[in-house]
Amino acid sequence: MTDFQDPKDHLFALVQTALSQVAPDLTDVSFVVERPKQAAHGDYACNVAMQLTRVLRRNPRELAQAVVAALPESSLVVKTEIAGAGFINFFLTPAARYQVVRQVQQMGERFGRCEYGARKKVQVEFVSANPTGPLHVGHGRGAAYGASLAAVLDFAGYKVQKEYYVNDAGRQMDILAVSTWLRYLSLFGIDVPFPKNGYQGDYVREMAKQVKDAHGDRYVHQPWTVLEGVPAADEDAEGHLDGLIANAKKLLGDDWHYIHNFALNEQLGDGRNDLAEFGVHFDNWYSERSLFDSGLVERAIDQLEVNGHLYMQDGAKWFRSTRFGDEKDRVVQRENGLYTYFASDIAYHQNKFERGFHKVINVWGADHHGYIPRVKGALTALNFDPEKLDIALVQFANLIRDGKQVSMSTRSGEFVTLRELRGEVGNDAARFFYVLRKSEQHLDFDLDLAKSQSNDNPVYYIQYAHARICRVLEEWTGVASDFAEARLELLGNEHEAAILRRLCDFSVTIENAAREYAPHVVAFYLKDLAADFHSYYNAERFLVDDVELSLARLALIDAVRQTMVNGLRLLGVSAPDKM
RNA sequence: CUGCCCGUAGCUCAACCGGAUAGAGCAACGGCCUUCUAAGCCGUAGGUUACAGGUUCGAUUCCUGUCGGGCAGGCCA
Repeated sequence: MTDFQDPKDHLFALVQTALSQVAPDLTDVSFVVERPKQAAHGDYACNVAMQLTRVLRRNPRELAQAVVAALPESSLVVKTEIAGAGFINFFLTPAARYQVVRQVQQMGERFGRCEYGARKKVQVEFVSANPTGPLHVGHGRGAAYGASLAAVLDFAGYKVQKEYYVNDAGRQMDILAVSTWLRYLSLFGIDVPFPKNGYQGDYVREMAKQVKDAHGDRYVHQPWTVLEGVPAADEDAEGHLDGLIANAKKLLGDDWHYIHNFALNEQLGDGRNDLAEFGVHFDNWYSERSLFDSGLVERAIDQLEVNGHLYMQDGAKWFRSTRFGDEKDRVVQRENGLYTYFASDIAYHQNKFERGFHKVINVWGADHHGYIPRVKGALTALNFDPEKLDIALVQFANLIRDGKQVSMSTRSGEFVTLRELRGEVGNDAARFFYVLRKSEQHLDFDLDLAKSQSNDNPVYYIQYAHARICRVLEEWTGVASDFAEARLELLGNEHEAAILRRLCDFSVTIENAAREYAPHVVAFYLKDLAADFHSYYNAERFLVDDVELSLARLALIDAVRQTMVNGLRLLGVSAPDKM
């Protein structure tokens, strides 16, 4: 069985060998072998001569001559030429060009996998939305990006763990619980004015109704007790809310935990289902509360204390993050003795690092960027290498309806949920739209455009190519095993050459996507591959009288089909047989 | 005020850790279905890569500055 080697890697090795002869003393010359933009410049080009020029101060074309002269013989290379400023252009044999089809045939759904990640453990933490209401379209982008990124990293040879950090310990959860309780009270005609900064959504009323159905009037208390000692809402809105929470805890006792946990589990379960339907799955759900229960928060803060990075001021305990480049120091324990969110986050990241990942990747909304220095600072203070933490910032998705931006706030209840979006445009379009641009680019999600099932939607373009291939193969009377006999040397026209090149670039694309944390390059690759195919489809017929030629072409488009399946799977998009 | 991200065709975006003549889609114009799916293809037109410097053999890419847009800067999460 032939062992396939990527021509690019092969050429790289050839050049390295030649380089060791031309400049034996130079060990760290960086150069690349890559696809030239123009086919006339060969199958691959190498810039090694220009790189050498920098060090040796010699004419690049002369250096290129020397490198070419020192190149070992290769059965894959037909000829080399020196062009432009000193590029070495390689022209491959037909066999070298079409071997990729054999590779696809043998690898099947594993085609495109590479060893770039060397089985190193990485963690991707994403979404991690507060379980205080339905996921909205902003979360959707993080979900689609994180899931695709994780899939790409896995395909590139990493061992990937996908994690969701559950913020189940904070004030936001208390607000949700008290909101649910107030709606519950109103079901009994007990009218406590609902605070503006409570959770307004209908799902809160839903939960209230469920509590009533299950437990009747068990949690009913009179309005004056609910409001006792609570600051007026119009004077101190936050204090008002905190007062309501305090009274709820006092009046309900242990029952408070029931309502709190009920609301938490309802929302968490809802989010989990929503994400699962979206094709987004997690390996681990990590509870913030467990950090407190197990003493990890205390331990992390103690460790910082021992390492001499904390001090007291105004009754609060501060972390001296300015020592690590943060713009100001941060409170980890408040005057009232409660730990801040930052404190549990320190413990969480300490725990992540202790789990032994080569890389820890956090997918965050871009509005959290100011948070990076303090987290990295805390890791440094705990004697970890902050370089192991990568933050992938994802810009928010603006929602556009009727040409106007829709405001999105969970509390206002006016958001469009991820579930609604999926229902309107479908999972495939949603997943694809979300990753179609670089994560750090703003995304205007035009609902009207996405909803209109027009041909503007690029996902159809790719799926259509796949469906067309399936249709052709359906018409064909042979079986897949026949492809092994295909005479691929018959593939010679420019469309076929373009597709062979494209197929060969798939693994490089995966590598780039993994290195840059950029699943969008896979999306663009698939668009290009689909374009190559559609063009071919219109120029040639596959089911022709010449049986040999027909078989070769079918083998080629079957390889395209497989590559599309593999690529679409990374993006969480289906590959339908017919449309 | 300070920090981070962004600025590429009329619009929405690409451009492989710096490479040769910066590419697609939409919109505009002109063609292609008696054939394996026209949700497709072919062609025309569209650019001082915001601006000014710098580094380099070579800059959309790296650095500095200016302008413009977005987002952050809590003992909230």
